[in-house]
Formats: sequence, structure tokens, C-alpha cells
Amino acid sequence: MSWTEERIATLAKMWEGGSTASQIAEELGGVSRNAVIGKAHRLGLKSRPSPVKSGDKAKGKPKEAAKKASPPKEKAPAPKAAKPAEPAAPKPAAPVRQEPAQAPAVKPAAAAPAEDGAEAAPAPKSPRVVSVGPGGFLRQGPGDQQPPIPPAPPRRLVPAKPSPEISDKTSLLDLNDRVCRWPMGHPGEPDFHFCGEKVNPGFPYCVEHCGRAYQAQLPRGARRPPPPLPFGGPRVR
DNA sequence: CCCTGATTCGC
DNA sequence: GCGAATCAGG
Repeated sequence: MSWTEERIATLAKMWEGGSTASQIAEELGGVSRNAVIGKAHRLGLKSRPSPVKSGDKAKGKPKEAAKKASPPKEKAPAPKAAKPAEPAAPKPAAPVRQEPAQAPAVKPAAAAPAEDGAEAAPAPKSPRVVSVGPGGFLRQGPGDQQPPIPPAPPRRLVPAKPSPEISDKTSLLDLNDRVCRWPMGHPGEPDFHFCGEKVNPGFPYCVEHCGRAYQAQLPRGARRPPPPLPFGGPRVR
């Protein structure tokens, strides 16, 4: 299993969100807790309450010696990841037909058919170059910091369904540059899928999820610890 | 014991 | 770059 953009993004998000390495590893699947930690450090992520701190302890020497000097003891083959290999390949499952219901009711998103530059947001005279989402979400470039973002309006848009058009769940294979890659549910679970909504042009997520993915960095004091994680947060069992 | 993250080092 | 092995604190 390789560290793809998505997997790295998930790792970083969960790591910063406070999830433990074990949880992250489980979520990603196919990797061990150590792999997650190793990757996190390689990425430059770190800190977080770690049980170990004192750096003046004898470490490398004993280990090094032990390793090089063939240990007389045969170490048991750690069962390690005894998982069914790849849960990360969620098959579309049964084409559970979603009842059409009131499908053609509302078209939530601004439905920007404009695939690229063509700005769909009817921003008449906005001084800033921003697009406006349904919930009043102001689009910002990732590097376009603007702290005084008003209180995130309690987004209470339509139900939760990504899009009426996409009655079928968006599977991993359905992902492309035009649909929102926000994970819904947990990988490996039968109904795991992706948002699938049309992306906010220039971003990997739809307008709504951009609001979740890119949050203004609040002052240290005013930060809220339990940030809304994607995929609904760490799995609870 | 279990958990946690940190570190080293062979690959 | 990756991650198993290992360490060390809780």
C-alpha cells in the first residue's frame, strides 16, 4: 500500500484532529500503527501528547547492539496486521436502489456547471474574488487567510444526500477531479462511499465540504478541540 | 498487561 | 521513503 495523496491527507487530518495512530492505521487500512507514526513524522507532523519525553535515556546503544549481535532468541512472528488484506477496495456493493422519492425537489448546490474558470457564483460586485456557497460559505483559497471569518453559519442545507442525480453511492472508482472526495462513513464498511457532489472549482471537495476542509485558523485560545473530522471521526466500537 | 508516541535502522 | 522492532511513559 502506498501513500497516496488521499491517504496522506487523511492521515494528516486525523493526526491533527487528535486521533491515535492506531485509529488512523485502522481507518486507512493496510498499514500498521508504526507505519502511520513513521509517516507522520516523515511528513513533519509531530508533537501531540506523547508518553515519552526524556531524551537522555540510553536508547540507541542497547538496541543497536541487540540487533547486530544476532539475538539468540528467535522472535515470534508477530501476527501484525492480520487483516483480510485490502478493505480499502470497497466494492459498489449491491446497487441498492435509493427510492427516487422527492428527488427532483431541490438542487442544493449552486450547481456550477462551469467546470473551470467560469465563475458560476452570481457574485455581482463582490470586491473579493470569492464564490458564495449555499450556506453563505465564502470560498477561500487555502493560502488566502482571512481570520475574521464570521461564525460559521450553522449549515443546515438540504438533507444530507449529496446529490439527487447521484442516487448511487460514489465509490472509490467513481472519484475524479469533478466530484467531491469527502468520505462518507468508514472505509471497509458496506455503505462507505464518497460525497460525490460537484466540486467547488479548484478544490477537491464540494462547496459544503470545503467549508469543513478549510477552516480558518483561530487563535490558540479560541480553538475548539473537538473539530469535526471527516468520515465522521474515529470509529467507535 | 494494555495502551500511547518516538526512534532507530535494514530494506 | 517505508515500516518492523524496539524503547519508554501512562
